[in-house]
Amino acid sequence: MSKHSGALKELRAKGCRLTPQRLLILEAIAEGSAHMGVDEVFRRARESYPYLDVATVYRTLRLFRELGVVTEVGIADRLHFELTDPAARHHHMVCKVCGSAFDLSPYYLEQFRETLSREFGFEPDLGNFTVTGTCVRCGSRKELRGPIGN
Amino acid sequence: MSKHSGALKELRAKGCRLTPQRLLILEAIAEGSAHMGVDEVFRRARESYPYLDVATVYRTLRLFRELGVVTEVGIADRLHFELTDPAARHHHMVCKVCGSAFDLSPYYLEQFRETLSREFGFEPDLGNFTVTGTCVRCGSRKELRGPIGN
DNA sequence: GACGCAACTGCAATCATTTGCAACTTATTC
DNA sequence: GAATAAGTTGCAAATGATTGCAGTTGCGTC
Repeated sequence: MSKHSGALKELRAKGCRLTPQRLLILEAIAEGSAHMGVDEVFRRARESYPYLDVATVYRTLRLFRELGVVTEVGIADRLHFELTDPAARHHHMVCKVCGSAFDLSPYYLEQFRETLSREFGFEPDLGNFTVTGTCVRCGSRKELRGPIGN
Repeated sequence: MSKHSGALKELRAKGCRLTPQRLLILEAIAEGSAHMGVDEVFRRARESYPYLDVATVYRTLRLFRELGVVTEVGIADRLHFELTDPAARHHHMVCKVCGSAFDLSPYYLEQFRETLSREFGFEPDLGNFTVTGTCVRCGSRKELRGPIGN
C-alpha cells in the first residue's frame, strides 16, 4: 500500500478516478518482475478480474506514464513498463542484439540534459529515456565473426 | 543517381539484390520531404509501380536503416525516415506536445557516447538516436496555463 | 444516501507493423 | 544464354497498439 499511496495522490491531483482496474494494474506492476511487457501485466491483472480488457491496460499504462507513476522502456520495439522509484531513478540501455536492458544512472545524462535545455530550450523527457545499442557481450561476439557477419 | 551510388554499393557488399522496388523506395525518400512517414514513402513509390506492397516498403526501409542508408526518426510513436547524409550527420529532438522534429548536431552527444563506451562497453546506436521532450514553444505555452494544465 | 456528470470500461472495429509462404527475379556459373 | 541457388516480392494472415462509442461507475454535491 505504501508504494501505491503516492500514485493514488497523483491520480486525484489530475482529476482522475480510482477504479478497481487501475488498482489491479498498479499492483501487477509493483509485484511483477522488472521491465514487464504489456501482456504480462495484462495476464497478471486479469487473474483477479477476468473481464479486464487489454485496451484498458494500454490506456492505464499510458496514463500512469504521464503521471510519472511508471516508466516506459522500449525493448525490441515493444512496450515495457516498470514502477517508477524516485529513490532509485535510472535510465536504460537496451541491447538491440540480445534484447537485454541495463540500468543507467542519471548521472551520465545530467550534463546532456543541461546542454539541451540551455542551448535550445528543449526540455528532454529523460524520465522515459532509453538508448539502444550493442552491449559488451554482443559487441565482442560480433567482432569474432568479422565485419560482414550478422 | 550520384546520391544513390553509395547505397547501391552497400547493398552489394551485404549480398543484397538490386530490385526495381528498392530503387523506387530510395528515390521516393531522396526526393521527398524530410522525416517522411512510411505511408508517404509508400504513396510516392507506388505512383510509379502500383503493384508495390506496404510490406515491401517496411522491409526495405528496415534494410536501408540497417545498411545506414536511411535514418529512422520516431515521431509520435510512428516510424519516419530520412536519407542519411554522411556530410551532415545529425540526431533528432522530437517534441511530444506538437510533434515537431529538430535536428541536433552529433557534437552534443559525442561525450555521452564516449562515456557509455568507456564505462560499460556499451556501444550506443546513435545513428538512429532521438530524444523526446518539450520544445521551447510548447514549454512556454504550458507554463502559462499553470502546473496542472494539459 | 440519492442525484448528476464527467471519467472510465468493455467491446468491436481499426490502424500500424510484422511474418509465413508460394511464386518470381536477380545475379552467378557454366 | 540456359541452369541454378539464394534473395525478394505480393498476398494474406497475424500481432501489437489505438480508438469510437454506448453503457457503467466513481465521487462530489445536496
